[in-house]
Amino acid sequence: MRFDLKDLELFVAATEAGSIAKAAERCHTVASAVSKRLSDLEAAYGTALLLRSSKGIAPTAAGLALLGRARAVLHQAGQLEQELRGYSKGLRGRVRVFANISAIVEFLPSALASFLAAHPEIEVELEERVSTDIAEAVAESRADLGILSELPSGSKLVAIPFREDELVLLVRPDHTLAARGSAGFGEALDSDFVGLHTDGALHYLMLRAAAEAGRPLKLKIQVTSFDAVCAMVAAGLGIGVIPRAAAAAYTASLGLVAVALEDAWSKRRLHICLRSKESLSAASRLLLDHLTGLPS
Amino acid sequence: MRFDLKDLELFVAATEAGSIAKAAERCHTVASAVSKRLSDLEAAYGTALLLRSSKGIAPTAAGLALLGRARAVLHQAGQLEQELRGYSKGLRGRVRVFANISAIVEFLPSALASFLAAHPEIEVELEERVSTDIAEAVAESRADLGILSELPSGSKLVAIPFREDELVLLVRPDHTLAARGSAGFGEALDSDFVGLHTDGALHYLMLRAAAEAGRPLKLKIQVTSFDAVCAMVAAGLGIGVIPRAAAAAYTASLGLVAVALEDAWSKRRLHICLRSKESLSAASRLLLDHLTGLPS
DNA sequence: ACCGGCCATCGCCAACGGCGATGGCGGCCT
DNA sequence: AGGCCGCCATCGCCGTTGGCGATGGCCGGT
Repeated sequence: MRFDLKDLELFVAATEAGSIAKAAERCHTVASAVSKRLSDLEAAYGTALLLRSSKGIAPTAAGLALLGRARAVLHQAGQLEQELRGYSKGLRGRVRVFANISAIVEFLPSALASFLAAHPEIEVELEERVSTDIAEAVAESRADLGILSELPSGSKLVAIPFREDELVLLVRPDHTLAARGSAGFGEALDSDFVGLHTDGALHYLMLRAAAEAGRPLKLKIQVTSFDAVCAMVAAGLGIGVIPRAAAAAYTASLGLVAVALEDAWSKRRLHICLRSKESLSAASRLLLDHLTGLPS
Repeated sequence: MRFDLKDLELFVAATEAGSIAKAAERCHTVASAVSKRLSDLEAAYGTALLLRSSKGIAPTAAGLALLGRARAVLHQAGQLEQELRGYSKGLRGRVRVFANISAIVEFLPSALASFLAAHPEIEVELEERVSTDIAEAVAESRADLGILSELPSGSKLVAIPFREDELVLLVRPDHTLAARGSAGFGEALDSDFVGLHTDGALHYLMLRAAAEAGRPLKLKIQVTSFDAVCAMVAAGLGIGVIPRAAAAAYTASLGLVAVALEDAWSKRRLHICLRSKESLSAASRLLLDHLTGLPS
C-alpha cells in the first residue's frame, strides 16, 4: 500500500476545490505539502492523475475514475472512526442496516424508534439502497442486516420474512380508476406512469407486469422517493405504484386516491437478510430480534 | 483521522493471527512496532480493542465489531490501488470484446472509434462470435466484455441492455413483398432464404419463427457476413433477414429493398454481458462506461 | 508591462515510526 | 519447583518522512 488516507483526502479535496492551494487550506496545511504528496502519489504509480495549469488543476480520466473510489474509502474510514468514537463514549454496539425504500418509509421509522428507545447504547446506521445492492452489501459485510423484497436468485444469504407490503395504484380523483376500489394493473397501462429508481425491484415488477400484459409501460417521469411520486401524480403527470402505507400519508393531504391492485405481485413480502445468525454481532442480533418480534 | 491504513492492516493481521508477533512477521516488521501502533490506536480513541495475555491476543467486542469495517476499508483501498496500478501499466492492457455480427456491423464501428479517440492508450481486441460462444467466453474469462442479443438461460453473467436492433427483410425490387412497407415473416416463407451462420442467434430466430408458422425454412445459401447476404440477395439467390442498420448501407448501392418485419421477435435488444462489474479491469470498465453512456 | 494567482522545487527541521534490546508476565515441560 | 520459552510492553536510538516557508516559473487578466 503505497498511499495513505491523507493522500486520498488531499486528492479528493484538490479535485473538488479545483486547486491545490484551496485544498491545502481546507485540510489545514500548505500548498507545497499537498503538491508534494500528490506528485508522489502519481509518481508511485506512474500515472498522471491531475492536469496542472496556471489556473488550477483538473482530474485526468484516471483521476476521475479514482475519485469515486477514494471517496468510498474515505467514507468507510469515516464510519470506522465514528464507530471508534462511539465505543469510547460507552456505546456497546453499532448495526449497519441497508434497506429498500419501501421498508424505510413504511416500517423502519417506528421499528427503529422503539429499538433505539429500548437500547440507547446501540447506534443504528441506515442507508437506502435497491435490493440487489443490499444483498451484495450484506454478502460483503458492508452491512450487518439488509431489508429487501426478494433475494436475488443464487444468493447464499439467509432471508427471514419480515412484513407484508401491499402495492397500490395512486391516482388523482379525476382518473377513471379513482372510483374503483380495486383494479388490475393491465387496466392502468393506458395512463402515463411516474416511476421510481430505474434499478429498483418495484420498477422491475412493473416492467414485467406490463410485459406480461403485452403492453408497454409508459414511463415518462422517474424520481427517487415516494413523496416525489405523490407530488408528480398530484400534479397530473401520471399515476404511480407505491406501497399502501406510503400512500396513506399522502392521499389525504394531496387529495389523491389509492386503488388496490388485484395482481398477485402487488402483495410483496419484505425479508430481512443476513450472512448467518452466527456471524451477527450482539447488537445486530438484538435488532434482528426486535424487528422479528414486533407485531406487524 | 487519527489512524492510518497501516494501523488497520496491523489490527486485522493481529486479530487474524491471534498474536502481535505473528502479525508483525506477516507485515514485515517487528513486534514492538505493531504493539505500539495498536496501543496508540486504542489510546487515541480511549477504547480497548484487544485483550492481551501471555499467549497472544483476542479482540474485545469493540475490536470484533471493528474488524469487519477495517476489512471493508482495506478491501476498498486495495481495489483503489489495483485500479491505480491498472492505470499505470494496465491501460496499455487490452480489453477483449466478443460481439455478435449485428453489433459489430451496426454499432461498434462508431462506438469504438470514439472510445479509442478518447483513450488512445487502450487497445481493444474485437472478435466476432455467435451469442452462445460469447457468453461462454466471457464466463471463462477469455473475453472481458461480450455483446450479444440474449444471454443463454441459466447463465450467471450480468447483462446490461445496450441497443435496440430491428431486423428487416431484404428483397429485390421485383419481389412480391418489395412494394409493401412491412410484412409478416410467414408471408416471406414462400421464398428461398439466404442465411447467416447456422449457429447464430439470428438463424435460430428464423428457424423458430418458421416452425411457429408451421412451415419449413427454405434455406439454400449460407454465408457469414451481411454484405455477402446482400450480394446473394441482389444476385437473386433468395431473400435475407438482417438488421436494418446493416441493410441501409446496401439497399441504395445494390438497389435492394428493406421490408419491415411485423413479428415481435424482429425487435431485439442487444446486451453487454460481463462476469461482474467488480471483476472488470479499469480499461474494461472505461469501455463499458463509454458504451452504456453513449446516446443510442 | 505589471500584478496576482497558481503550482513545483528546495532546504530546513521536527516528529513520527521502525528497530533492537530489555524486562515482566504466565504457562508448560521436565 | 525451577527453569525455560513465548508472549507483549517499554525504552532509547536513529533514519526517514513529511510539513513548512521561501523562491521561482508560468500564465492570464487588468
